[in-house]
Amino acid sequence: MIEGYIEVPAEELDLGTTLEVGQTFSWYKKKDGNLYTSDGEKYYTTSEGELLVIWQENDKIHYKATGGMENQINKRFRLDESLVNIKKRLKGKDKFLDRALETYEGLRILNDDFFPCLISYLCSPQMRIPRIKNMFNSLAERYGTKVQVNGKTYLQFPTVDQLSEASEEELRDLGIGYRAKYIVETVEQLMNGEVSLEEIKDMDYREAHDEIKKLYGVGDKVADCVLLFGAGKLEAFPVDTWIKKAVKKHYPEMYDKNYRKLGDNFRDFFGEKYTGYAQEYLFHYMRNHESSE
DNA sequence: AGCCAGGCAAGTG
DNA sequence: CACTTGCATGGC
Repeated sequence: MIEGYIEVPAEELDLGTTLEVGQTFSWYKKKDGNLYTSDGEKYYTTSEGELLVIWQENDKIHYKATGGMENQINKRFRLDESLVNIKKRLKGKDKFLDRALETYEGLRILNDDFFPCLISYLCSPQMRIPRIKNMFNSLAERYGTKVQVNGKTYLQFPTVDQLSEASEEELRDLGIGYRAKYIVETVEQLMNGEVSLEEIKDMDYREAHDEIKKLYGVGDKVADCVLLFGAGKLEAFPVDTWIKKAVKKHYPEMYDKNYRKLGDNFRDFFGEKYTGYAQEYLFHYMRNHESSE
């Protein structure tokens, strides 16, 4: 296992906020017992049998990695683009977003693996975030291949192939509920080539949005989440219950019953390449500051 | 006990 | 296109 660190200013990345805001379910944190083990405030993710553990101290992101996984850090956290510059571009547009931007430092949009990201959001309808995480972990535990490093066991999310072994009944027994059918049908569509995630990645935002909605269980909102957090489409503006509240209260003139038109209003206002970032700050601020309203 | 949660598909007007 | 309904399950 290789150890090292990369220099990343705190204003460019707050690891805890970024990984725990609820955008990703692919990073595991220590829990009791061996299975989720990392150490303390460390987070890990796995891919193709390899492990990446990271933690933050001052202006450094430390890592331990196997199989060259340390090279994933740049991609996963989109470190090639400057968060400070993005926030500068968003500042001064309106007071509410300004407040959210000032409240949280280093909150980034991630670039997760597409398939795990998709399945996690298929689980999300009418669920609280901690339960989505539990469901996601249950799937990893039941269908994924564990990664063993230095005598410790780490979870790894199943491949499309592996998840195609799951029946709807099995998934319901795992507590997935009515979303079980979403997973079974979607995995089948990916297996038979009806929809290709690789192709979607190369499409522009609008085309990708139409295409990914062909998957059973993927509606407007889930489509936007998966495209934003799993496919790098920064134009996405996921409208969930929190964002809807924010829009009605703070941006009433931008509201539209039509999902795409509402998104277009914000893409025009914030700028196409910055809309996803704006959404994430608004989402986080609403959940922490206006949850009782 | 009842209500609700990062919505969705299917059905109706 | 806009609106309604049913849906699994756990936490409060």
